[in-house]
Amino acid sequence: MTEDGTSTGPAHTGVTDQVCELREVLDRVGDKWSVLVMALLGDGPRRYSELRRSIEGISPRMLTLTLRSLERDGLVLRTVTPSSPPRVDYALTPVGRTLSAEVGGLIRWAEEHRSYIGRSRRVYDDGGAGDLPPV
Amino acid sequence: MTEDGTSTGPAHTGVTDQVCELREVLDRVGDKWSVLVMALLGDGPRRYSELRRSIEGISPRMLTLTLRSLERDGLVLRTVTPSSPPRVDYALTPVGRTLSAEVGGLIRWAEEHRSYIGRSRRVYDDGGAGDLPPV
DNA sequence: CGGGATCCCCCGCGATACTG
DNA sequence: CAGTATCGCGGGGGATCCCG
Repeated sequence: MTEDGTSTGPAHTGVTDQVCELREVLDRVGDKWSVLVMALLGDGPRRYSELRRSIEGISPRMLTLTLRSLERDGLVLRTVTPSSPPRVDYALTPVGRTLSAEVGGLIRWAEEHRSYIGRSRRVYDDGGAGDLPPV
Repeated sequence: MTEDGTSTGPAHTGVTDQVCELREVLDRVGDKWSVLVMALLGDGPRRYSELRRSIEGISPRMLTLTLRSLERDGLVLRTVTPSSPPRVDYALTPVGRTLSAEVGGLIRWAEEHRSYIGRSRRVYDDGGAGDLPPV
């Protein structure tokens, strides 16, 4: 698939072509709140106010924007119940769940390698003069 | 692990706790160029100027910043060869490859669901008045 | 060739106030 | 309760110039 055929890893099926598509997912998933919202919805449907209180730190504006964006992409389903106190529930769609699962892989990677990254940063920030500090 | 024990999906081992760690990975991977650089390096080591020409659109500033950041996290190895024309090679570290592989999962997800997302957006943007448009 | 320094612009995001 | 409208900032990232 690659131009030179140098198969050195599993993460390059077409390089720049796929990266273009990847950008969309990363933009989708890389913003500040989307993943957090999806993680919460992974435990089941939630109301707007539940999400708002659970996340604590998110502004109503950003919560709405995030939910709208996820709904637009077909990852979250919005259900309005027009009662005397209006009620709106949000839930992951099946496709939303598959993305959530995929992101789960990244979570596990983060757990596994967070200490490695932490160590790397310490070494790097230490100046680079002593690249073999005592444990 | 979850507070209520509602095991509804694979993507929530501790919800908010993990999301915190995930943020680091998403910040790492979510910026504009990191993944692209890693994808290129997935085909083998490259020189600075090779990367710069391959990516086309990246400024020297951003390429350097991206590479430095990846190097700091121990994901990319920088090798300086002090010759008459100075030469610097960059390559993925073993851990860098594992992240690259993990991201590969997202790429595949993107390929599989890009049309779904596209359709969802069309329907959503169409107004929401007719939510059952003819195929 | 491989970068650092500097300037500037854009927009993601937060805070606040108001509405159906 | 579930949002919408407006304002403002901070920083990510582009362009450009220069240096070892």
